[in-house]
Amino acid sequence: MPRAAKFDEEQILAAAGRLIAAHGPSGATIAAIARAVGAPTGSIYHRFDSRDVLLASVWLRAAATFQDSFFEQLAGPTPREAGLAAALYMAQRVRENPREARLLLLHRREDFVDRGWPPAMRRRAEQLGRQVETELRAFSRRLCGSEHARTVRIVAYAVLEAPFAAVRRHIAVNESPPSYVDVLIQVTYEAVIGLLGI
Amino acid sequence: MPRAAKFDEEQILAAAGRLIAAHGPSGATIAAIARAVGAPTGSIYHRFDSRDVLLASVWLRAAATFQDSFFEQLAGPTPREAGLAAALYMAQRVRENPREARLLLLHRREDFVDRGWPPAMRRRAEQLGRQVETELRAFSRRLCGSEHARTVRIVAYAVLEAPFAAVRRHIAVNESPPSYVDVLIQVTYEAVIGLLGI
DNA sequence: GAGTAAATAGAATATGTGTTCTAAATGACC
DNA sequence: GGTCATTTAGAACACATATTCTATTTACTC
Repeated sequence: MPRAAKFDEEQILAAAGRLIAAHGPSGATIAAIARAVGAPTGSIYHRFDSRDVLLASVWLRAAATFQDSFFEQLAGPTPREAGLAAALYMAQRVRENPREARLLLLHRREDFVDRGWPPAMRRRAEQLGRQVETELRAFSRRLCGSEHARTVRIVAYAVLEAPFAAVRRHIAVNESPPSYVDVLIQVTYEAVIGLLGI
Repeated sequence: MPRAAKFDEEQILAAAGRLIAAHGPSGATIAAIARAVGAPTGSIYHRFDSRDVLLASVWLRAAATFQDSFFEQLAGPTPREAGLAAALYMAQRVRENPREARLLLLHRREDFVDRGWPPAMRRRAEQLGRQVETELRAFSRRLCGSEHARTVRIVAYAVLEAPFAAVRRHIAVNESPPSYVDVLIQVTYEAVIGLLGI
């Protein structure tokens, strides 16, 4: 009975994602999103309750996708190799999906939403945050038998924060990370994991 | 002859800096700044031509101050030690001046200004950017005799980006970086500089 | 082809925020 | 005390942007 849909959620989320990658969250105005999709502003509201919900959805989808792949690497059979694979995967993922990288790595979660996250989505975001902590703790235990907070932070530096530091500038200037960043990531990983005395 | 000033530039810049450190650039609205200083909005415009000029001033002042101190470390007598001193200085500076750290490290330059930087201040910002490149190149030459782009990027990772990665999370949750981040910074520095074969 | 539910369309509205404008207050100097 | 430049004061204005509202269109069913 209904009229055929001309703009679906997927299209709108994708357009918003492109705008955010190009101009940051503040560039993803309802008007800009509507223009990018070729729809009037009202049609955006037919799919999403508010701009906050829309942008939160964009962030959540990207974060969940990235995290799933990343932690899949980290769960590989031999911990020490899995950690290195995950660290290197960060650079690889940035090369393969620069738009997602700009979206996730150039802005913080709280930059996405103006008035505070809608409750349901905030819960989902907290859940994703907990996943990070949980997976890092599990990896830390597998790697060196400790879940001490300091140990987990050190491990997080080796697999997440240092790799991010190595690619950050390239993301910012919108170019693919050159191959020597892999060397930086690996050298940092080996040196830092060496600290844990395995 | 004139009436005594009740609000000076310094006060206003400081208030804006506090607001940005606490809530990000978008939290530093003219109304919020005026409230923080105890002035009506008109008085802000008596000192600054526009909000863009005001926020740009805040960023420029903080960036110049930080860079001067950082590159002073980097210019120390023996390059290899100077590089380590500079890398560690990043963490120390964050401990001593967390507000400045949040201001500079949690947001990018372009997040500060809405409509584009006023020309004069953009030139100043570009000048600061060039200072970074120039000083890093000079340091790279002193350290290993090369100014090759790749070498400079590796050096930048060792003295700037990795140290930043080590403190980032602590800045974000507003706590002082614990002492083990110094270890992470040092270990990364040694390992990465070792790559250059000195 | 009439009925109808869903979707598009875009004008109208609301609101937050940067900016301007005019009046009043202040303090130094004659 | 009058004069004057500067500053405070805050209301008024402009503008961008999110949101709402009321048609209108569309495609499917009977």
